[in-house]
Parts: sequence; C-alpha cells; structure tokens
Amino acid sequence: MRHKDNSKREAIAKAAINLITTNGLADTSMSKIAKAANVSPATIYVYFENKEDLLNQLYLMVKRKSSKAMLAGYDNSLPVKEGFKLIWENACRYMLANPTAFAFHEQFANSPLVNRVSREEGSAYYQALADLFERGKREGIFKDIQPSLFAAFLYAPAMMLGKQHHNGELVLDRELQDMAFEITWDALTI
Amino acid sequence: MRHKDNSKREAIAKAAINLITTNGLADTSMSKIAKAANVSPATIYVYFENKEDLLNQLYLMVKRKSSKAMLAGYDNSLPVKEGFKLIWENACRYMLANPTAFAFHEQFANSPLVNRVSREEGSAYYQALADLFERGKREGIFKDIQPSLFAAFLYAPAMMLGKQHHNGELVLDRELQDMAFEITWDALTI
Amino acid sequence: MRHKDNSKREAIAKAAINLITTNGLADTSMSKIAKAANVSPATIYVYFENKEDLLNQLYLMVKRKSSKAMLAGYDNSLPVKEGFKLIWENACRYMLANPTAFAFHEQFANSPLVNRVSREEGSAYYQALADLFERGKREGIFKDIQPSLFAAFLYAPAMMLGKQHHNGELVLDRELQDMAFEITWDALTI
Amino acid sequence: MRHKDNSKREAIAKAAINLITTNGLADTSMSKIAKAANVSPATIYVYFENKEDLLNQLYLMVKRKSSKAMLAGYDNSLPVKEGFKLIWENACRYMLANPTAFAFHEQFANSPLVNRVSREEGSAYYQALADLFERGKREGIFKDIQPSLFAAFLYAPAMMLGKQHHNGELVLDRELQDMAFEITWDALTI
DNA sequence: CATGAATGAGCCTTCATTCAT
DNA sequence: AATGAATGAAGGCTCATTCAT
Repeated sequence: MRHKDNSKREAIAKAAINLITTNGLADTSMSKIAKAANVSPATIYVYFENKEDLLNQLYLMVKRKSSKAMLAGYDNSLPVKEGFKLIWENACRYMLANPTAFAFHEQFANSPLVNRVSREEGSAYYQALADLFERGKREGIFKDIQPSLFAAFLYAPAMMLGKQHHNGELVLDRELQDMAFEITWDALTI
Repeated sequence: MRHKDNSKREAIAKAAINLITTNGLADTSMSKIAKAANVSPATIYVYFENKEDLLNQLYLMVKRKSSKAMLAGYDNSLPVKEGFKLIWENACRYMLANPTAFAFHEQFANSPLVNRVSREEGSAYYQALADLFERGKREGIFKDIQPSLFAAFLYAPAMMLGKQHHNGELVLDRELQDMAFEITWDALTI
Repeated sequence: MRHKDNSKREAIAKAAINLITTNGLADTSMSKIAKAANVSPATIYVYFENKEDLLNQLYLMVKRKSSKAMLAGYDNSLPVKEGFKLIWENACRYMLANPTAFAFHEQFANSPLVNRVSREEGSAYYQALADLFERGKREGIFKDIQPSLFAAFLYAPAMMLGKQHHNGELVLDRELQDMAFEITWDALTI
Repeated sequence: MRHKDNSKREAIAKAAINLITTNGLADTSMSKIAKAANVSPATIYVYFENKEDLLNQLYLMVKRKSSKAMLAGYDNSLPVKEGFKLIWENACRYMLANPTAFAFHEQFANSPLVNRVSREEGSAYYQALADLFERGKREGIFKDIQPSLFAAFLYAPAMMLGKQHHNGELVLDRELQDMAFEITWDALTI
C-alpha cells in the first residue's frame, strides 16, 4: 500500500483556506477545493471525514499556528509590560504576514460553525496570557477586571486594526503599532 | 396604493436573517427562506433581484437599523462625554436587544461578501460620530489619532463584549457596561 | 403557476419500473430514471419525496393495479369453485399481460425494501379472497387450514408459473392454466 | 501449501450475504463488505474478479450448499413417498436453519442478475429430484404432468412458507410441515 | 402580485476499482 | 497474499432561478 502523503493533506488545507477567504464559506465546494489542490474529490475524504470535519480541522490548525506565533520568544520571567508588548508585536507581525489565515479565522469564528467546534480553550497561548494578566494585576499594574473584559480590550482592537490594514483603510506600520499599543496599555492599566 | 406587500418583504428578510444566524450562510437556501417566510420561492424574486441582492439588502437594512438605534436621543449640542456615553449605551442596548441582527451583521461583515456591497459609508451615524470625535479632539479631550484608530478602539471591544454576552461568557449588565465605558474612555482620552 | 402534470408522474413511474425490471434495483439510479422519462432529475423530486418513497409508491401502485385486475368480474354471490376459478384466470391473464409490473413486484417483494413499506394488507382483493376461503370452508369444500397456508398454496405456484412462462421454461397457455388450476384445487379441497 | 487464505474468502462471502439480506443489493458496496469482513477492499479482488463475479459466486455457493442439504440421507432406493418426504423435511430444516442464505437466494433469484449466471441446472439435486419424479410417474403415483409444473407445486409453496415463517406470519413447526407436505402430496399425486 | 411546477447545474459523498508497497 | 492510498465516475439530492398561470 501507499503511505499517506502529508503534502497532500497540506495542499488540501491550503487550497481550502485560500478559496474560503476569497469566495466565502458558502461558495467553497469540495470539488473546487479538490481542483485547487490538484487532487481528486474523493481524496479529500482520505484525509478528512467530511466537509464539516475539514472546516473544523482547518480552524484548529490556524488557531494553533497563530497561538504559537504569538508566544514566539515569550518567557514568563519577562517584566509585565515587556512581555505584554512582545506578545502584541508578535500578534501584529502574524496578522500582517498571514492575511489569508487571519481572514479565514475571522470568517469562521463569526459563523455559526464555530459553535460546533470543541472549544479547546486552554491552549498554551491563552494560558500564558491569562498568567501574565494575573501577574500584572498582582503587581498593581492592570485594572482589577475580569479576564473576559481584559481579553475584549486586548484582542478586539488589534484584530480590527489587522482587518483595516488588509482592507486598505490604514497602514499598520511600526509607528501605528506602537501607538495602538500605548492606547491599549492606557485602557488596561491603572 | 401600491401593490407590493411590505409585510411580505419583511417576512422574507426576517426569515433569512434567522436562518443565516442559526445555520450559516452556506446552509441557507432560497427555498428554505421561502418556506420559513411562508411564501413561494418565486415570491422572493418579486422583492429581490437574486440571492446576492437579497443578502446585500439584508446587510444594509441591519446596518441602517442599528445606526438609527445608536443615535436615538443624540443631539450634537450635548457635551462630548455625555454624547459619547449616550451612544455607547445605545449601542449596548441595541446589541442586547437584537442578538439575531447583530450576529448576522458580524457574520456578513467578516465574509468576503462584504467587499461587494456599496460602502455607503457616509451614513448619518458615522457622520455624527466623526463630528463628535473631531469636536472632542478640538476640545483637547480625545487623543490626537486618526479616525480609524479611534473607531477600532471604540467599536471592536464593544462588539466583542456583545458576542461574549450572547455566548454566555459574561453578562453585560449595567455595571459591566459602565466599567467597559470607562476603559474605553481611558483608552481614547488624553 | 403551472398545474401538476399527471402524465409526468406516470412517465417517471413507468420508466422506473422498466429500468428496474431490466437492470435491477441496484443499477437503477434517479438520473437514469429521469433520462428515460425525459425529465430533469430534479423533477422526480416534485412528485416523489426521495428514492425510497418513489420505490414504495411504485410497489403500491403495482399492487393496487394487480389486485384490481384479479377481482375483475368477481361477485361474492358466485359459487365457490366458479369464483375461485375466475380469480385464478384473472391472475393468469394479468401476469401474462403485464410482465414488467409482475417482474418488478417479485423483485421488490423479495428485497429487504419490502419490510419498510406499510403493509396495507386489508385491500379489497385480500378481503375478497379471505371471504371466499371462509365460505368454502363453511361449505365443506376447502380443507380446514389456516389462511396463510391456503395463501401459500394458491399464490406461490401461480406466480412461479408466471415466472417460468416469462423465462421461457414453459408456455402458460389455456390448457396449462386449466391443468394448474386443477392441481391447486386438488391441493386445497377435501 | 497454497497461500490463498480460505478463511478470508469465507469471511468475505459471509459478510456480503449478511449485508445484502439486511440492506439490499443496492446498499451493499465493496467497501462495506470489506469493512464487515475485516479485510481491505483490495483483498476482495484477490478472491473475486469484480463485484459481479462476487455476487455470482455467492449465488452458486448458496445454491450448492442448499442442494447438498436437501439430499442429506437421500438414497434413490427409497420408496417414492418416503424419499419425497425426506427431501421435503430436509428443505424445511435448511430454510429454517439458514434464514440469511435463504433470503439472499430469493433476492438474487428474483433480480435480473440471475439471468447472467450460468444456469448450471444439472446439479445433483435437480437430477435426483427429476429421477424421483419420473420414477413416481412410472409407478402411477404422480400425475402425468411436465416437470416444470411439478417443480412449481413442489418448491413454490415450500419457499413461501419459509418466507412467512421468517416474516413472523406463521410458525413452521413440525405439525405445519407435515400438514403442508400432505397438501403438496395431494396436489401432485393422482 | 403571487405562485407551485420545472429545471440544469452543482452539491457532498460514496462507488468499484487500481496502484504501489 | 494483503493492504491502505488514491481516483474518476456516479450516486442521491438540493440549488438558484425561470416559467406559465
């Protein structure tokens, strides 16, 4: 028998993400994905159970990759602000460098499909950030607010800036990144 | 007297939005919409050119309604902070009262479909907010940043809180709304 | 709107039965049926819910038609043997004149699909025959056996003869029909 | 020593017959058979040329097994009625003990597939029965009718009783078997 | 205006079979 | 011998849309 070809799995995933970000979830069919991945439609089903499974796995892949990117170089011995800034910069870098993955993530996360995926929330990334937030609170740096609120003010503006950048509404250059970081910092610190 | 029955148009719109927020764009077909609206599939084409037109009109309707809701009671003679808070509260009230419309808006706005809709940016709402922002800058209240940045820090966290509320991740009660407002205010003011 | 075209429904049914008797249940697809009926595949679903429904309805149609044919001219005031013979002859005539319907019936009735159809046993035909059997028993003509046993010795050989006729293994002409009737009569009477 | 693993061949055959009697020919695919037989789809093709060949071989196996069972203990020196009864009892025993094989046989024999199988009519069973029939005729026991007619009245009711038994329409116990035998005997003898 | 009938194109998925190991 | 990977073709069914009334 032949051995499973991992490059095939990746070609399928890549093709799917590309099509979805370009044409939307609704207009992305299995056969279009197959064609774009240079594979028979039936081959997709060797690697994924069905369409829903494919989309879910795509979402998890993207999430894992971005989480990893966000923590690059992070070390929990760093001072709070320094660590916080590192993560912020990682996030910006990742968004700018991976527009397709980023757009796919946003589309999927805002569709009802997301409710059927296992949350798997406790990833390394979320944990690291939660720890950092707690440490910052203990040191009297961050406001004494619940984590969801903290998260809302940390992620949401950053992602919106990413979208605006890819839309051409603004250019998220180094200067703007720093400015946005300072605003976020003002928002969350005492 | 006009013959087109506006209640039918609204039934179609309502059914469509419900289905889309529940099942997603991909699983919402014209005939399902027709069935849910108690109407023949052909009837939809009396009111909308085709599916794309229907979706776009849906998006515009929702946007207009929410814009209107945000400005309820607003008057540009109000002091900056007061006006700002009024709008913030209107926004929270609207999100909480219209979960379906809100979810639809987010889903559509994060899909590639949004790029094909006429931007129609200069709505009354955006204009009022832009004016308020400019006034606040002139009065030395707001930071001297570009409008997109301002927008990112105003909308994004609010909408994320709305989503978290509908997800059950938090309860956006009055107290939390006020707290979030203060954080936003801290973020945007000097 | 257009009115439902009954000739279309019949064309579909006829095409389906033809294909099934020729190629078998397994090799008869909805699109082949559509093609043979000169109709779009989607049109079949205007008249039948799905493939299973189509097959079931086909089976019921064929059963109803044959039941009706068996009773042609029957009247429960006829003497037992006369009535019995009339039905026997009707059955032979029907089998010989409707080889396709007959073959379809046998194929379906011997497939597991038959278990999912509503039995609808109490048709006029079965009732008339059951009554005749009871009358014959009361008059001391038929053996005192349970109805299923009676049925087995009445139907089964007749149908097998029908099959053999269509197979070319024998010719079920008038003489053979009479001979077979006498054998059946010998079997069931005291 | 031969390499082909006969237990594998039998596992495939058994799985196939089970699936076909349960779900029907149309719903029984090669991969389902493979899965049920705990074998790779490709392995089936080691033992059978293709699907049609598999089905045909299945049919022949079943036929051979049943023929053999019918003749168990038979010896052409037995008196006609005794031999006839022995065969009848063998047939009943086999049908009751092998519901799956029996159902498969009926399904296949009533489908058009049967026409593509080599008839292979002159099996030991058919020969023995034909001889017995001729002997009975010569001895003035059986009616002077053609063999097909004889066959129709011998097999058909028996098999129908078997079906009714498996359907739950009756219980083919010893008593009923004897009764049915007597009816058959009445039908075929002078 | 409003509709159910009608449809070719396309959907997701599984099919029977072959390939490479 | 035995197998899982791989596939083009075909499966049943639904789609967005138009037609005829």
